[in-house]
Amino acid sequence: MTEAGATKTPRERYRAQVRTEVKEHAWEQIATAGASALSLNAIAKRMGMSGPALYRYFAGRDELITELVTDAYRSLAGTFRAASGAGADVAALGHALRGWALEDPQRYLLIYGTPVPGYHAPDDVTAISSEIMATLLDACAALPRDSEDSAATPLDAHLEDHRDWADGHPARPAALRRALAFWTRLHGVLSLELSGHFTGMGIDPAQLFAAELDALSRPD
Amino acid sequence: MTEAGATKTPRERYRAQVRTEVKEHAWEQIATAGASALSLNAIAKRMGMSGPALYRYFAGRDELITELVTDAYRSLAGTFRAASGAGADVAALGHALRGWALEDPQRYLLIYGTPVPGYHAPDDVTAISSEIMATLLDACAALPRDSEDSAATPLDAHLEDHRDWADGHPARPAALRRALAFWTRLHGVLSLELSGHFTGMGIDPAQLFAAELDALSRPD
DNA sequence: TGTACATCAGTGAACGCGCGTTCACTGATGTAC
DNA sequence: TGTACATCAGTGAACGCGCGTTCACTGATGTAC
Repeated sequence: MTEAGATKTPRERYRAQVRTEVKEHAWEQIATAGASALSLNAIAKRMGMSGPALYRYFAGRDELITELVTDAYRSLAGTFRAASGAGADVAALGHALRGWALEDPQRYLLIYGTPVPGYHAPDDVTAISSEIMATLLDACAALPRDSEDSAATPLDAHLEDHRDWADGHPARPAALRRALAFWTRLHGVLSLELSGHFTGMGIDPAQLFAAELDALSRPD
Repeated sequence: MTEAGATKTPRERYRAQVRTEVKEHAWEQIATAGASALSLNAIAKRMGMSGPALYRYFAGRDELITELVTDAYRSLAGTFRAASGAGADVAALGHALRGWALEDPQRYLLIYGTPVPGYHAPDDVTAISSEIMATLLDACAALPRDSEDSAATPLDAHLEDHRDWADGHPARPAALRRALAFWTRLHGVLSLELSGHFTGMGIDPAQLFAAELDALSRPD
């Protein structure tokens, strides 16, 4: 993060510690009132400091949010990396995703929910989400092959033309298709679950999620 | 809405007109800055009136939001009703849903996006979303039957136990399953599309949506 | 048709709040000799 | 080990802003006789 391999001075240690403490309070606040209600002053007050003090640690509100978003992406990437450590397994990635999302719903929603108005994600995240995608593509490519290619769909053709996002990953069209389905379908269930859209219905989102993941894990 | 069949006095007409004008400005504002930035004062200013004037028409900010949410649900229910008019067709409902969502993304996100912190939906909407669900279930029940019931899944068992949400609709388990998949899968694509998560990837969300809808429209 | 009264839309001032951010300043911590 | 200086964390006051909401009031619109 800071100088590579540099020994940290006590002041650097202290700075880093306060920064993470600020971020922890920020997450708590987001969990309570949503990302759009993030307030530097409120964080400072809860830390027992006066508002302007935080400007020693963050250039402003936007930089804080940027840090939180980047941290969230990094955390998800790490979770995926860990989950796929013992062999690329779509089901394992799915369960890891759900666990990660439920562990801190607002962190998930900060990335995949309705975007914070007027805020644009930093460039760092594209690299991180590329890594996430690569892990997912590995797992999809490792799936047993479909019962003889099951005829190229119109979507396959389109994906062949636009596979920049796969970042050079040598995956079959079917794997690309499945990775996207993994992403959109699981997000569909998770997003509705986290937004509380199942609560009134008596349905257990876990079962829905499991069913979708099951369909994704086995050949067509 | 007002007295059933009552002739409207000029004043009632005027009130109704101003109310809808306020709501129109509210939608514009939501489209620009998101639902959490909705401000009565800002709306009043843009209408050329002073802030407190709006309290003649709405009890407060919360009532305005409630109205907007209810209107959004009603609008979607109407769209579904119209789309299924000429026979219940899953594909038609899917296209109607996407058209409705793209017509006003923030209206879609107000309902299905990250919930506005501290706001809870009114009771009216449960009736409306029941109607929406019923339309969808009709369409799913009308689909050609699967190749001999394809073995009851664990999800089927769970759905049998919790079909209150289906509101007494006499649908086969497979139809319940499909209705939920319709909802979660299409929401997955739409939500990511509206949040701009495909823009950097060069993928056409319409094709993804079409592929998912296609899979939903044909037997397993 | 005209007058007296009630209704109600809209205004402007005010209250209290919290926000992001700047600035000059104090006091503690670290560094150099 | 001690002194002189630089660095930097944190404070408090201040600026300007917009918010939701209340209140007493003006002026226009409708109603009753």
